[in-house]
Amino acid sequence: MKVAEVIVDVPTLQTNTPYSYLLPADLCDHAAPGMRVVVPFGKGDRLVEGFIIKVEVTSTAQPALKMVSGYLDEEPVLTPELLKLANWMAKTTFSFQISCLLTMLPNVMKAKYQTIATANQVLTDEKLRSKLPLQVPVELTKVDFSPAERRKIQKLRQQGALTIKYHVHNQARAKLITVLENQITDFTTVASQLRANATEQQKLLAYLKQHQQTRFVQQNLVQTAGLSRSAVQSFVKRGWLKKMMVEQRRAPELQQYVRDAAKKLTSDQQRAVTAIQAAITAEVSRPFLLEGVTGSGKTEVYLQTIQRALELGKQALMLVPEIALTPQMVRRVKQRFGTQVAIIHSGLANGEKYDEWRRIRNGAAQVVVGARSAVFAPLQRLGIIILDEEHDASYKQEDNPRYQTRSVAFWRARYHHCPVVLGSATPSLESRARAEKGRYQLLRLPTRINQQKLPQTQVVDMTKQAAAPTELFSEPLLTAIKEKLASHEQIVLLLNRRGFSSFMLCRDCGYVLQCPNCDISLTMHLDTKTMKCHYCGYETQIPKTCPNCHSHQIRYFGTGTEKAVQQLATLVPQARIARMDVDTTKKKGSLAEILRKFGQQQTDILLGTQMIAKGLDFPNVTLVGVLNADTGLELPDFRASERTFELLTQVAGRAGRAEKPGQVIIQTYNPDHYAIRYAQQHDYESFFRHEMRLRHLSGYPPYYFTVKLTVNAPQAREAAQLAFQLQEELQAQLAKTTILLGPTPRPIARINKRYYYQLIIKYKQDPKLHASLEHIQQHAQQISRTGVQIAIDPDPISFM
DNA sequence: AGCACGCCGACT
DNA sequence: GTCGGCGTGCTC
Repeated sequence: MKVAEVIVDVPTLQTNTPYSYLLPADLCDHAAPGMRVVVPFGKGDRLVEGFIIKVEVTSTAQPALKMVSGYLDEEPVLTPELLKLANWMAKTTFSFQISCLLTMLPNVMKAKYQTIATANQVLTDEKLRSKLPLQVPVELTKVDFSPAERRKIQKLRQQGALTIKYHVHNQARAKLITVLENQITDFTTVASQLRANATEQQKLLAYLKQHQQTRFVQQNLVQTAGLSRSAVQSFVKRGWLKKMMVEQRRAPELQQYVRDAAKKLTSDQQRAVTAIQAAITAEVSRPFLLEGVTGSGKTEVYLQTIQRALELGKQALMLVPEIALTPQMVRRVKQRFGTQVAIIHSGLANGEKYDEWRRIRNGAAQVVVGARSAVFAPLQRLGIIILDEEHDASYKQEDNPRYQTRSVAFWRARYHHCPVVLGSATPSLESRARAEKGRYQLLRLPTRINQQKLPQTQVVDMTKQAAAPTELFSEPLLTAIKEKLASHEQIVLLLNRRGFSSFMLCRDCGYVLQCPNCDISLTMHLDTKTMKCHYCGYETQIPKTCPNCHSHQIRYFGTGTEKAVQQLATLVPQARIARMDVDTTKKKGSLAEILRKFGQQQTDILLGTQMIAKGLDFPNVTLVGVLNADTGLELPDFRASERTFELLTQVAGRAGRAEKPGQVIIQTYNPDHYAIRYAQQHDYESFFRHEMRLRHLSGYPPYYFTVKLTVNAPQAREAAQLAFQLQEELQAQLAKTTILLGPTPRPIARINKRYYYQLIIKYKQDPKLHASLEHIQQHAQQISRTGVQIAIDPDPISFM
């Protein structure tokens, strides 16, 4: 007798444990850990998706176990490694095992559920009868039922008046196309067997004879070549064509990539490549920190180390922030490694993602490039893991399971005995500090390739541009823009705020239009002609009069990308300007289109939010302007300076990447701020020292580890009460050296009609912390029915 | 999550 | 009596 241990798709703490199921005799040999199954669960034996994590043979008669009702996969979708990883992740991120297992797979592999009720007899209750007519299957989730009605339905089910059927749908399907294989060897014999009036069949035969290949896609024959479907059918019937279903990739390689050989390395690059290659060969899980200024050729280092892994028959995983996954980046990798590359990014449709994933799973892809979730790519012979832009905030998942990609990468590297390379021009303080301590091996690329200098950077003090404080473009910046336009060079402008105006103010009564669901002002968007909330998505008409006092004296303040583009267009009417932000790149393919036009110099100026700071590599860009360097500095977060320094350095790096020298102009109201000063001087090292001193003084990471606890509830008082209660409990349990901050309301205290309070735990070492947090997790489960939620976020990316 | 059970006040 | 609301407990 074989028994499977199954983790079921019921995300609660009580069910966060394996359940045992009997395996049906006919499918016994088939079952293996990592396969998805359908199992009956709970009182009504409703069907849920589950993952087999173990298969055991037992001779002893088990207490009445239920039976696995079906398989969703032919082969295991998760490897033993990933099953283990899920377990570790669940523990360290305080999330459910099932959530971890499901995040490792493409979205389509989460099953869809359906509950269908059919009335077996005419129901007596009038209302219920209209909703559930006799013998008509009704999907219960699609119809509104009151709690009382739901209860009645259950009762009727027990009485047999009504049948309930559960369905689990596997959405993951390979796309199949019909392919016809030519079986004809002797065309003349076949021709003789065709009747003279079978013109369509004769056409088909002629076509087959004319085309040398043996396999034809049916759709091509019928639609492109204009042959008749019935003629094809007759051929299949007579055995001249063999029909078969073939899996097809949904995002086929449309572009042919010209293979590109390894480039010659600088001595610094060579040193880095040698060190990393040695670790790959020696199969040691050593972490490297590759600190290289923008344009120093980190990518070439990645490519050549990947090359070594491939030569040794191993595989490579390269992670990049989503916004750095530009067509340019993809091209470079594909030019080097061709069709053995799989790319996973958010631009792919679900089906396309699934196909890419399967290419990895079945071993067709040896190199995987992708954003955060690609860290779970089912590669089985990892030789190297690369995290480009390792400091990037998007590596931390912001909802459950709140994993840090970097930590997952290290876990996998230990499992595979392979090195991890963290690359950045501005490493996170955590990583840089570890390199200092010797826990990571530091590799430096201090100069740009081709001896190109880092761009000249000028800081413009906006407080001294007093003429009109609302003016967005200072004199020096405007002059530089005009110069570059005149010499047909391109410009990148950063304004880290989208929309047209960031708030509406009534000058008569002082009213500011706010989101009804959140404690934040609404942003005006001119392209949609609405006021939008950037937190919950609420939208409303732009008011013509003050909603409070009906005065006409309403004004809009704060400048976003939309307004900046408009102003710029009047200042330099000859320029062709493109805006790049969330609003203009939401549509599939629109980002690629904006970049393509800019690359072909059909636009002169690219103005956008922080998404323009990463990965763009256009040789003709010689000027980068930062319209307002202060937006990030104002945030109440301990990482505000680090984020600002990063952003300025990254965006400055877009200028002067080829022969022409670059120029950077930073406009700010805080010209003496150290983050801005050091960014101006391209001095990461000094910034690092300065910021480390501050972190040391105030006790923040990397000197302390942190956990963020967030409580939210529909009522502010409930949230506050619980937050204070948690604070007291933790105070009593935790070590004396552990510091608790708060509880405080979140900087934006209300989002989507819920109030948020948070509590920060700072610790160096606290053996009791994990148990305390597990206890809080249990408590959270118990109170979840009352609508109060607790989120535990280990190593939060921000305190906001 | 979803289902059942038990307890309790309210109502034809 | 029993209907409907609500809190609690269990799911191989």
